[in-house]
Formats: sequence, structure tokens, C-alpha cells
Amino acid sequence: MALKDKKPVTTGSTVPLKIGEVAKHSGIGIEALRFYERSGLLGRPGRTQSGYRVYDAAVLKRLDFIKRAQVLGFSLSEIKRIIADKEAGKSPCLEVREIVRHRLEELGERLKEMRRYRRELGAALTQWEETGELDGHVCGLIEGTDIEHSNPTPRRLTKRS
Amino acid sequence: MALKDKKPVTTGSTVPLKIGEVAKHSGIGIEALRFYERSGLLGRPGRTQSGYRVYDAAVLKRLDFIKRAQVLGFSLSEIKRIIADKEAGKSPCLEVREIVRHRLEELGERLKEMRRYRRELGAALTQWEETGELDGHVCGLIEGTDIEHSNPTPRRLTKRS
DNA sequence: CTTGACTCTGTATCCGGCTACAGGGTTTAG
DNA sequence: CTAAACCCTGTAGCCGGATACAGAGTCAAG
Repeated sequence: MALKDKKPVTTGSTVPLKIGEVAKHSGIGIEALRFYERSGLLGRPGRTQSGYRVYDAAVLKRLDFIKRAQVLGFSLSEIKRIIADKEAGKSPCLEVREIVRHRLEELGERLKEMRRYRRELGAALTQWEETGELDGHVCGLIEGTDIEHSNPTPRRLTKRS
Repeated sequence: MALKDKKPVTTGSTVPLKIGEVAKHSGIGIEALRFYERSGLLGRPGRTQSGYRVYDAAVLKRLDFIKRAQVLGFSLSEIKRIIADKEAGKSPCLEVREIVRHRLEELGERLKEMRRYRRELGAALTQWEETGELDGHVCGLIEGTDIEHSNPTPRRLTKRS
């Protein structure tokens, strides 16, 4: 206690954050942070002698990246690979390129599909908002399978059990 | 490679498909079909006296709808609501409109985000494919948290059991 | 009749991504 | 000194969306 490394700070920009603070600033939740750590997304943080995690403010950027990537549809394990490659100093993200390119393609396709569908939906929407009726577009897609076919519960004519 | 129309396929007349056939034609898998049924997405099909499910070919359209909706990010329970409303003859999908409109908005936003990010990623990709180096864009997003802060596992200086 | 493909129900399992909780230690303000 | 507010580990649970398997009945061909 005589020597508290509490806040010499100042070195670079390493303001030591405890997990709760990280949670607050990142909006990610303590449990999730630990979960990320377990999952290898964060790289283990420093510890105080008593075992408390101490984070460098930079972790916030990382978390931000993670969130963004997630929103884009990257899975945690992909994100992990991306980060791992980068971290490992492995030449500029060899497989990351793969992942990214791949994602990019998928992205493109989903974009197209979504746009197409959006048009469809949007059209149907306005159309039936005006008419108060829909004729076939969206709900037309549902159409059929008239749910009311079943026999009155013939469930067990045979004697099972 | 249409369905075997061994029977007059006139209005709603049930070309009886057994679950396996439905699975094959829809590409959805027997277990999943039963799961959907349990989840209320399909409305219970007819049964033979022996209890086998008998589907009307129309179910294939429904399944198609489900798949499409899923791809678009609708959850099964939303899809269920949509279908339920339609089925129930409830006036033209009142809440469906809500759902759809809502989705539409979300869709729009995600589209924008995705496009933005795609640009970023794409840019970084080509750039570092040319230079063989990346300088900051994508991987720059990762940046920081230099993983190597930890003390050599100081894990438990205190004695905790 | 026998066999093999198919189906039934019910329960268990998986995966991803968290979240909760129990049962402790630590820090700090009063 | 004490209590509150943190933090720790470990394990369990949840939700969505399936998937697997066991154990039994059914059906059609040979």
C-alpha cells in the first residue's frame, strides 16, 4: 500500500480502467466482457496484485470494432480470427483478406436481395395502405396451406400404448 | 421436374405429400418441418388414419415464404405472426404492416451501414492488395490493446484456497 | 411373412451469444 | 471497524433455431 500504482498513469495513455468502467464506457456489460475474454477476443488484460483486471483505454476501440463487425454480420469467431491475425503481426491479415472478401460478396448479395424485397414490401405496403386492401403481393406470398384440413384429431386409432 | 401430378391438381385439391417428400422438395429437413409445426408456423397438416402427416402441395409455397422471410431477417416468431394474421383472415394484416414497416426501416439502416462499411472494407482491401501493406483502414479499426500487458500470471498472490 | 424404408412421439443435444447467480475476496468511504 | 460497492471464478441457464436419437408403428415389395 505504501506504493500504490494506482495512478502514475501518464505513461502514454494507459489510463487503467477496471472492468466496470470499461463496461460503462463501452456499453458492453461486465459479463459479456469476461465472456469475450474467455472467447479470445480481448487478449487477457493486466491484473492488479489482487487479480482485478486492468484495461488500457485502447480496449474501448477494440470493443467498438467488435461491435461494428458484429453488426455487419461477422461472427465472434471470425472477428476473433481477424483480430488474432492482426495482433500476431502476421503479415497484413492474410486470411483476413479472405474473410473480408468473402463477407463482401455475401454482403453484396444480401444487399441486392434486401433491396429487391424491400421494393416488393414497400410496394405492397403503400398499395394496400391506399386501397385498404392487399392484393397478393406480400401476403400473396403466404397464400395457401389452408390450415383447416385436419381430420378431427384422429390421433390414435391404432392402439399404441 | 414438377411434382408428380398423378391427380388432378385442381383448386386446393390435396396432392398428398408425406413429410419426407415435403422435406425433399423444400430442402428443409423433416425434423425442422416438425419443429416449424410445433412452433405454429405451418398449421397442423392432415393425417392419415395411421397418423402420418399429409401435406398439401401449397405448403411448399409457405415454406418458401418462410425461408425468404428468414433470409430477410424476420424471426420465426415474426413470421408466425405474419402468417397467423393472414390465415386468420384478419383484415389485411394490420400488425403485419407494422412489422413490415418496422423491418423496412431497419433494413434501410442496415443497408446503409453495410454499404458504408463495404466501401471501407473494399477500399482497405484493394489498397493493401496493391501495397501489400495496410495502413490503418480496416485493421486500423482493430488497433490498440496490445495484448501483451499482463504480468506473468500474477493470478493469485493472495491465498484464496 | 419379412425386410427395409418411412413415419411417429418425445426427449436430449448443439451452437452462438450472452446473462445470472453463488460464494467468495478487495477496496474504500464514513 | 464496518458496510457498500466493487471484483473474482466457476457453473448454470436462456433464447433462437434447429438437429439427433431412441423406441415404436406403418407400409410396400418380394
